[in-house]
Amino acid sequence: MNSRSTLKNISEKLNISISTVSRALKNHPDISELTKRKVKELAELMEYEPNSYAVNLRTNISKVFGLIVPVISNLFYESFISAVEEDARQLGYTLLILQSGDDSITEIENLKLCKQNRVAGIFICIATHAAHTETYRRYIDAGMPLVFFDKVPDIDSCNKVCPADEEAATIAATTIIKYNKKRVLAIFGNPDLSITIKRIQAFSKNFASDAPKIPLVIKHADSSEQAKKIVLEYFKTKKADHIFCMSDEILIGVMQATYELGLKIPQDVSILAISNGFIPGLFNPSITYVETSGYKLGKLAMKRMSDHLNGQTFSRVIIQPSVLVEGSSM
Amino acid sequence: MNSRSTLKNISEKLNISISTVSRALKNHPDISELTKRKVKELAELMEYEPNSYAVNLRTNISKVFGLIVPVISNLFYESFISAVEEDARQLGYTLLILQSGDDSITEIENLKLCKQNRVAGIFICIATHAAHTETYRRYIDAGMPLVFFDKVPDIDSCNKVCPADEEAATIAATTIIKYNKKRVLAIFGNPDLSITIKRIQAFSKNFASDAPKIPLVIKHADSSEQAKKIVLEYFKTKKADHIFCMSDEILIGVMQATYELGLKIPQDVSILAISNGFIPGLFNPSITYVETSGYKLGKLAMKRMSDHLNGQTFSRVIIQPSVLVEGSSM
DNA sequence: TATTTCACCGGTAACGTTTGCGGTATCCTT
DNA sequence: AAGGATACCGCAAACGTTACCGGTGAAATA
Repeated sequence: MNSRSTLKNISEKLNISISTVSRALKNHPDISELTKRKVKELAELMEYEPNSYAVNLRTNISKVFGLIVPVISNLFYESFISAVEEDARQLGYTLLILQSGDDSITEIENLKLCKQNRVAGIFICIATHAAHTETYRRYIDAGMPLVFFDKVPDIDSCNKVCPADEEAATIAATTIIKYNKKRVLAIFGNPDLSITIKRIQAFSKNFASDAPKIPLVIKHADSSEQAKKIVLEYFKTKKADHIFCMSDEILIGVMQATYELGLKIPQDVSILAISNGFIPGLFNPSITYVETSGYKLGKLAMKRMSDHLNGQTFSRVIIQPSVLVEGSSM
Repeated sequence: MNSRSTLKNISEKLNISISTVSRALKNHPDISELTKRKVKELAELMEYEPNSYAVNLRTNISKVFGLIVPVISNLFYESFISAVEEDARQLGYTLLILQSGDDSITEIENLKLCKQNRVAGIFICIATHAAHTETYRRYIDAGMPLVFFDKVPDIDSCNKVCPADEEAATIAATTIIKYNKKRVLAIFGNPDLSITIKRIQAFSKNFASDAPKIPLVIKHADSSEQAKKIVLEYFKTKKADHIFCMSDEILIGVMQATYELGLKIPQDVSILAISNGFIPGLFNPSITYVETSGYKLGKLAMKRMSDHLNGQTFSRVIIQPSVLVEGSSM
């Protein structure tokens, strides 16, 4: 786009200096109303839009946030992004969105891209097997406002905004116990993730203390297909009266399995999930779930970011509380 | 982030000129291997990343695409974005993602933001009631590579990448007719959208010619809730042996209604949808649908964009063919 | 020895913008 | 009438990069 409308261009047409044009457009008190009017009119006519590259280079103030996520096409991240975009717009920022494909190399490349683009700050959900602790540290130490969300690294002094992993698992466990379930099959995600570990721990701990006699079978699934397979396999030999699903992905696979097995919910088996909130409502009966809202998390993350930008540069860990949303699957 | 690592900085530490540093980092043949090595090592050490604002200002070559979408949090757009991001990364581009909230004012603001950021091109899905024909024209005439997708304006000479709206509706209609359905309830989206109009026309036309005796009831729904209500209302007095759903949103509402009415699928009522492909698979039985893939559309849009950037600046309309994906709902 | 070739490197202008500082009229004060 | 205050505007430097146009020494050629 050969944007031939610059301050220089306007100034020449009006026979005034570049600085005057610049100031006129910014309503600087030094400029007369007459000049301001003329400048603004011409600028409008010429469809002038300030070159943000030049502005940024000069002022060193970027109005762009970087946002790195394993995949965009995911209900949770999608709603997170949506929330952040809304608030960013309010503050006059735009979003540079990058997906790492859950790959740790790409993740680093993305961080570099953010640095090249001199973003004002970065929101990042780290990849499954990424633990570039030193890399993250360097960015933080260099003064880059960094807000980790959802999947966060094991660094103490950094900004983290997370769903209440333990709490969610605790709510789930107590709910299941309350409903008096006797044979529980619990399917969690990737066992390497700290989020998985935390949830398993809290989940198990609750069962151990409140219902020590209940046999707890814990499995791991990386995808819907795996989750489905696990249930099908399990029901070949044993029965469960409850299936717990750590994520939407798992829930979907589990539901497919119940279809195949012809299980009635909640009569034959009850189900409870941890979810963003969209998927559970699609089923019949609707699935009871512990909500971990991407949208709400996005709002929190943005809050933390702007606080950081406003000088509260100390690190903080913010936990978004979980809440049980009752469906009819228990 | 006070990135104090610039070409100047490196050059001073090495007692060579800025130009030499610049060239060394770019493997310019004029620079000796020794110098190159020293420069690269120091650059690595200082974590040098070129300031893209300066680069862009100087070269006038932007490596950013703008992407405007009504909402991010939507299965179709989300997969579209995902596809575009993948390809953009390959080409060394990043994405500036903006959502208009389906609001025509915000849409214009977003276009301005793209212009300010001197993006290399814009992907845009216009808002429902936005018909800024003149505005779009101005951008095109100014030489901005513009690729409209999904919801496109009524302009002749511009790049459009769309799902095959008519074809999808035609496939849907012929399938329904083939299954010998006698009382069809068809629920479409917002009647103001050209996409809706086109689909209704093709759908009706097929019924008129191939099955003129079949009564066709056409309704409109803007949301899942409305779709659900429509079905519930309709079944109070009449019966249908088939429900057609123009979108995922409508499908979801319709399924809720079938739950509530206790309708067996496909025995009591058969269902067919036009969909991105994720939602239909969640139900039991899985829903037969005509696929309009956001992901594939994204790939096509990116193809068109890069062709445009490579000189094929003539306008083109690209239609992504539809394909029937058989579930068990017919 | 004089001249050409070649390998390397530096100076400089430009991209579009912002901003501190200084300048010139004009008007008001005494 | 001389001085100062006021209103308005321009100059120039700087942000970090790139690329054109040179220039310098040393080696190769004549």
